[in-house]
Order: sequence, then C-alpha cells, then structure tokens
Amino acid sequence: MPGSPAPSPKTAAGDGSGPPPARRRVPLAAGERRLLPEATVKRLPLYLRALADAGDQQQATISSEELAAHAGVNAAQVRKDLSYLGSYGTRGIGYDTGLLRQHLRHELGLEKEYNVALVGAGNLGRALGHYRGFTERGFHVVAAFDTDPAKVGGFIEGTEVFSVRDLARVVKDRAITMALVATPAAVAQQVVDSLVEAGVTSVLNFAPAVLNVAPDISIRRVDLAVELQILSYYDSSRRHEYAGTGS
Amino acid sequence: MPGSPAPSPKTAAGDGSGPPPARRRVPLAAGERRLLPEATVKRLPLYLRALADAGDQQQATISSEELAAHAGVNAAQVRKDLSYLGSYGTRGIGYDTGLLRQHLRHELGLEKEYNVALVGAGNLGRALGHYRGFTERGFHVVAAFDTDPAKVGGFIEGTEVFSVRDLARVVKDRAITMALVATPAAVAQQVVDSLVEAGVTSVLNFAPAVLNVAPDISIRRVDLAVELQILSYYDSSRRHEYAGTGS
DNA sequence: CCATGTGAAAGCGTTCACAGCG
DNA sequence: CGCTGTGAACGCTTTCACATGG
Repeated sequence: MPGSPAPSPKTAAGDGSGPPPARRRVPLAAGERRLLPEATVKRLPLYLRALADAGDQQQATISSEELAAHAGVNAAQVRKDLSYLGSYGTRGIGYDTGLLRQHLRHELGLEKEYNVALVGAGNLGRALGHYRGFTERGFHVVAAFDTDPAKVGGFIEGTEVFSVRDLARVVKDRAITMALVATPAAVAQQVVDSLVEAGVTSVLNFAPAVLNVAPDISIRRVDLAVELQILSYYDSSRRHEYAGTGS
Repeated sequence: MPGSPAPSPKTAAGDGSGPPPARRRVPLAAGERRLLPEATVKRLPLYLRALADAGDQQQATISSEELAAHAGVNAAQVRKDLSYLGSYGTRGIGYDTGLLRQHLRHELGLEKEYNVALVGAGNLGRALGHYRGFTERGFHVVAAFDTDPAKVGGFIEGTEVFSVRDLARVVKDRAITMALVATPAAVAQQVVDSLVEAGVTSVLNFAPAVLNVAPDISIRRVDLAVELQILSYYDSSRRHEYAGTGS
C-alpha cells in the first residue's frame, strides 16, 4: 500500500515545499552555523544563478536590487537572506560577485559532487538521464534502474540501466546518496523505501504520489499534473472574476 | 536580455511559489467565491488524488485524517482547506468521496479541458510530450514548437512540431491558453513574451530562468537543478550537524 | 552619499483546542 | 459519540524603514 496512513503526521512527508521539517533547537556551539530558514534556502540557488549571469558579464559587484530583479523577489528579501550567511556585502557598493558565489556554493554544499541514481527508465526517466544541467552542476547520474527486462542492460547517455533487484548492491557500490524517482505512483513508496535502506538520503520524487520517509531523509516532489491543476485554478478564477460584480 | 530588471518588483515573476500575487480586496458580490489562499490551492490537487485512490477502493466517505495521511499534511489543515470551499463534510462521518471530488474539480477549474502548447522539443520537451498524465487530466498538448529545422515537421506522440515562427498563428488557431516552456534559459523570456502576446495566460516554465510576465498571467517554475541544490543544502547540513556540539 | 544590514511591524500559514452537529 | 468546522494562538515569512558604515 503506497498511501498507508503515516504513523505520526509529523513524518517528513514529501509535500514538495518542506522537505526536512526538522529544525534543531539546541544552543549550538561556537563555529557552527544555524540552519537557514527554509524559504531562504529555496532562493539561494536563484541568487547563485543570477551571479553566474553577472559573472558572464564581467561584473565585479552586484547590488541587492539587481539580484532581486534576477530572482524575481524583493531587494529587502535578498539582503535579509544574504545576511543569514554572515553576509559579505560592502555598504555603498554591493556584493562582490566572486566572493558571494563562493559563499553560496559553500552554504548549499555544492563544493561536493553527488552520485545520483535514476529509478524508472520510462519517458520521463530517460529525459532526466539525458538532461545536461545535472552533471554541469555536480550531480552525476551514475546508475539507472528499471523493472522492464527490455530496458535492463541498456544505456542512457552512457549510464547503464540495472534491474531494480540490483538496486541495493549498485547504490552501495557506487556510493549513491541521491535519487530521482520517476516510476509509476503505485511502486514509488516501495522504491523509496529500498533506496533509503540502501543508503540514499535525498530524493527527488517525480511520481504523482506523496511519499513517507524518516525525518532524517530529504524528499522533494516535482508533480507535473499538480502544477497544471494549480494553473487551471488561477485560470478559472480569472474567468469568473468579471462575472460577479460590475464595479 | 532575459533577466531584464523588472519595472516594479511586484511583477508576477515566476518564483515557482506565487504565480498570481494579485489578491482582490473588493467586497465581492453574493454568489461570488473569494480567492483561496495560495497554500490551499497547492494542496487541493493532492486531496483530489487521495480521493481517486479512495474511490478505487469503493470508499463512500473519507475522513480528514485519511485525507491528511494521503496528502502528507495535518488533519486540521485538511479541514480548514476544505472549509474554504464551503465544505461538504458530515460531522461524525467524514466527506462523501464523490461529492468532494466533484467540488474539488469544480473549484480547480478542471471541468474545462485545456489546449496546451509545448515549446522546445529537446530531451525534456519530448519527454513532456510523451507524458500520459497530461491528457488523462484534461490537458491536451495540441502543438509543439522548436527552432531546429531538423525537428520542425516531425511529430511527438501524434503532436506536430511547428517552427516557432508560426507560434502566434498556431496558438490562436488552436485556441491554446496554456504552455510548457522547455527551451534553453537564454530564449525563455522571449518565448514567453510571444506566447502571452498570442493569447496564452498560463505558463509552466522548465527553463532555468526567472521569467517576468504581466500580473494577469500565471507562471509557475519547475527547476530541476534548483531542486537538487536544495536537497544538497539539507544533505550538507546533515553532514555538519554532528561536527559542532558533542551533546 | 549610497547600498547594506537589521530591528520592528505586518501579513500569511499552520496548528491547537474545542464548540457544534449529525 | 465521532468527526467536522472554526476562532484563537502561534510561528514563520515578507516588507518596511532607517541606522550604520565603507
């Protein structure tokens, strides 16, 4: 049963917005850095991308105003977010692009490279396997898995497709800690259970299902049908907007 | 220039969480229904899916507790969300699955079918074109677009690939109101501008860029690299967690 | 003088706790 | 009695406004 009732509602269920609700409350020692607010974490990658754009244009510094424009947020937001990192801006000038980029990469843990598993070699899975953006950013898809014997033994962009029966072994052998789940919804929960069992601690779930995992596992959901349904809501509320009042 | 500074920071920039920040403040007339909180809108599709699961199992009613388990949220949240719809539950019993499903579909505007354009027929674009989940839910990809002459004239799962030069014409002819943008980031802004110009009002953006659109256009972002970077953050904060205090 | 960094205020969203009703 | 519906409390997020400092 994929959607078995969670023992506790506080489980780190993959709701797509809050992957690790576990916030620490302990006093924390000297050099240690406190967990950032979740909303801030979601924006840091956008600032990083804005910096890449600025760096391309040989810009030595960038203002919170410019970063805000690139990230589609308020400038005060940018300053507050960056101030959580101990902030390395200069008043009257702005942020040093190179320095800030380094700090953001460090804070996001992007100095490390990650080995990633891809589970499900259907249409979406194969597209994910071909996607260049992952490797470029240090996320290496080093193994794919499927149940279909016709797909097992094949390759996706140089990555071998294994049987899911070999999942535990391959995940351990290749030191895989992240996974992309692109299976049918019906098997997604058991797949993620196997992945976690084998040592995976971060999961990006593309299956249209909410998955339950232990609180020390991060899971995020990318749900295409849900996105379209959200758009549908706003579209339809626009259509009805001028049907009520005449004012 | 894709990331041109927004004239006003209040533009409906595609930040992935808040597509239409425009909340109305007018008193609103009799039969009219107020806009739902954005956070609620994001959860309604999950409840709908939970109901589909329950319906499969011949369940006539479902409790907020059960819905919560399926959606990975708190039961009080479910009740509050559903109460915004005027709620059709029965105290002591729960919600009638069929009735609630109908109301959710109505509220989300899913009684209508949508014609969708797919822009960018690269790996990701083709995978999206093959994805079954869209048509199943009433979102019909009726045209694809690309600049590559080798792709133009081809078909993706029965959908013709047009030149982007014909975008305006085809979008109008086929009454397309939604679009999936799966182009390189560099051209995404001009693509979305053309789409909006041609009559598209809802956009799902897969390009790694923040797009600016008028406030009456809905845009949502699905950014795979950003998702992995967020996971990376929590992964690395877990690794550092036990490096500071010994307690 | 200009743009950062930040308290304080305002706005949202979530959770609690229980009244209300079938 | 059980489960919904909801005011009120709480906590997180955003925005404002301005002191601060290169």
